[in-house]
Amino acid sequence: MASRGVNKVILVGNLGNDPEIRYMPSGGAVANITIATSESWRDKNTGEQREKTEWHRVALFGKVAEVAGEYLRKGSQVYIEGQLQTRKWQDQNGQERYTTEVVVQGFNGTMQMLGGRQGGGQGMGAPSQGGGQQQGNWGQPQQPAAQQQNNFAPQQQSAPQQQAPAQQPQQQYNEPPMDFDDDIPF
Amino acid sequence: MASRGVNKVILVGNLGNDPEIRYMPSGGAVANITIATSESWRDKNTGEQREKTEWHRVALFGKVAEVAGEYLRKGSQVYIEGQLQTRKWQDQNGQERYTTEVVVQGFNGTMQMLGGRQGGGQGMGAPSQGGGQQQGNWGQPQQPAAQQQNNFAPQQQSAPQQQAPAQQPQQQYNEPPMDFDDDIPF
Amino acid sequence: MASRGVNKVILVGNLGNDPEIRYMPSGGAVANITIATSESWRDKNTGEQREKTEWHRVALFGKVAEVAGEYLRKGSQVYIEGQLQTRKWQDQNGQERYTTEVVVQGFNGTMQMLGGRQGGGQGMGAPSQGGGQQQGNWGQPQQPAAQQQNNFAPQQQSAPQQQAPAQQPQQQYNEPPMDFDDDIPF
Amino acid sequence: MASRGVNKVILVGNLGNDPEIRYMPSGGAVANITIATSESWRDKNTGEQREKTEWHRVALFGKVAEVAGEYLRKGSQVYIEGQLQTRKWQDQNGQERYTTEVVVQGFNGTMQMLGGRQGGGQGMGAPSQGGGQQQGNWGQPQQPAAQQQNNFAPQQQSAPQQQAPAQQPQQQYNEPPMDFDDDIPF
DNA sequence: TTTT
DNA sequence: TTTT
Repeated sequence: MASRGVNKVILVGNLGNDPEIRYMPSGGAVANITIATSESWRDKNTGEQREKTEWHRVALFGKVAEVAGEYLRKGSQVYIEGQLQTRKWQDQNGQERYTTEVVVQGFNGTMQMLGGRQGGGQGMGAPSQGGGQQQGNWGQPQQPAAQQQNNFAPQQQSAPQQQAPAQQPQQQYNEPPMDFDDDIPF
Repeated sequence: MASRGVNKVILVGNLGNDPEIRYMPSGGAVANITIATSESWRDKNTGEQREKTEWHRVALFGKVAEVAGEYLRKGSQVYIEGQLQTRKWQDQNGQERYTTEVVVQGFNGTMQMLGGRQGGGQGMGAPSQGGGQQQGNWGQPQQPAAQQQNNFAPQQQSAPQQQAPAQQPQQQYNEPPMDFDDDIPF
Repeated sequence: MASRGVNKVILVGNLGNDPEIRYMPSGGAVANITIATSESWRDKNTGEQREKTEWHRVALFGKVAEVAGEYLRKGSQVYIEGQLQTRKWQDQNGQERYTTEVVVQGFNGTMQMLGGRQGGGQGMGAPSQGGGQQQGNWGQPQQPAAQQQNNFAPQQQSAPQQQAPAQQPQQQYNEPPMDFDDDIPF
Repeated sequence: MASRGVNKVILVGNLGNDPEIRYMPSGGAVANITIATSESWRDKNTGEQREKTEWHRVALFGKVAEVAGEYLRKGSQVYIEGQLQTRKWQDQNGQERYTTEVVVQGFNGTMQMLGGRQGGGQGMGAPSQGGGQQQGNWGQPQQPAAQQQNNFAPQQQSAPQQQAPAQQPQQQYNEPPMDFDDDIPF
């Protein structure tokens, strides 16, 4: 029990897409979201305004994944606290690849929806909000946004949560990496 | 100027190797280190103690890189505050690859050496640390640990630092991705 | 269940004194420590080096309080993650007073001892730490440092921990404010 | 230059009142705001839902203070990153008192407005939004919200900012503590 | 590859 | 009151 070291990530940004929800054989939910953070500055040489957006891959597990699936949408602004985790996987050519994600799981992380009642995903990294009369980025619980058909395990999660390994169902699956959205560069 | 969103990483861990120092054409220093954080827990099924170590790739720029090169060594314990950044590069087969790093640069991050030489502990009657052999993982400034021969730009760093683009020398180089150590899996 | 908003404090510093340990009627441990963080800078006008130390009052509850009592001592370096909490109390003149503390409790916080016994530094040829006298600010578990005689509840703690109210024994006591050390200015 | 230790506070919450803006003799702006964070949980004994709100006093300096004065209003949701600082002052009876604040200053902190375009301060700790047709908690820059007549220095700020003492105008004034709002308990 |  |  316990952990040695600190591994903490804090993000505030907007979702680039609706969450993708999957369920593990154990029944536990997993939500994958991508979050944009950006910085803007005036270029010292050209004098023009510039902006750079960083995209973060976030994986939420358990209860917080269910909440994400119900309430978060493309453009939603969120606060994320989680841990860095790098997964190894094999691409179609059998080559080893690595993907780094922010994992929100158990007591090791948290997710907070921000800006309740705000209208739209015009922010930062969020393009137009497909769909006509949609008012906000959350509100009433809805049908899961991007529920997947396949129920295989999305990510191997063999680490415990900090301070409370016992209460947290461990994921023990080692499935191939899922398909990612093509419009976000990873 | 300014930034929209929050992108922050906080790590406390130990270096897996001596820092690798490089210099950009501009003369700015870059230090690459890998930091281990770990968690241990008792397996619910087998009852045995388990441990998982996460390795983090950290890139420090400028003054903080020089300090890292002088004082940090394999095994050194550090506090790191930086930002997540994912770089795209091409592997030898021309395939796109992505690497995520924690970037410490300008006012957007900080590095603190931990546990060095503080051994005092007067509350317990611990003796002063005077004595011959080197005590900790740092002490006197030294020769750079792992200075590289090649001086080309190691990472593209086109983003500004938060709130202070002007004071921070921007790296404007777009060099090919540097060779990474082959013995570190990312 | 759940929380709205984020309330997080991160400290790395050294203890100004041995921890003070108390026990609540429920048997739960409470540790009070003070942590120093400091900044130094060169005065723009006089050109001289200046330093300012900030002292933080930290209250730890439960298991983490027991660990603090066993292993931490005056001078120990620690990483603290907790929440800000302001308590109201009456001074001897019946005047309302407020004290702000960093509370570490349940899954809402963590404490990490830093720099202990890690002295390895194989990268520099540093020798092993074997040797007689106590080396650092912690080592073997010991007798509680500053155990108090009075066992009444030290602080009212009516807030739940984030995300896990059920697993964490709540302190339900509303005792008069404890006597604070007179030699610490808050 | 530099700092020893880490002193960091991260808050996400809503303003309890409009910001109070003051200007120092040097012309630098200071904004004082109070931020609510809250937690709710189900009482284990009574089974009823309970909630506890924590109020945080935040002082912003310089440019970020001006932005706060222009855009933040009672009910606004913000992300705050700053440092803990405890000030000593004398009450009307000549007694020493201490007030702990979160200080956002220079490169040592940041403020992010959240939920752009959202309508109203109904959140958490924010009562009704006085004033008829007001749409959001920010939008167009406006007249400073609660500009003070007196221009004396609000808080002594003798500490430097981390890593950049030179660029930051130091406040050198030691004025009496300002009056606080009576409707927020400190 | 670190550390305990 | 700590630490460097």
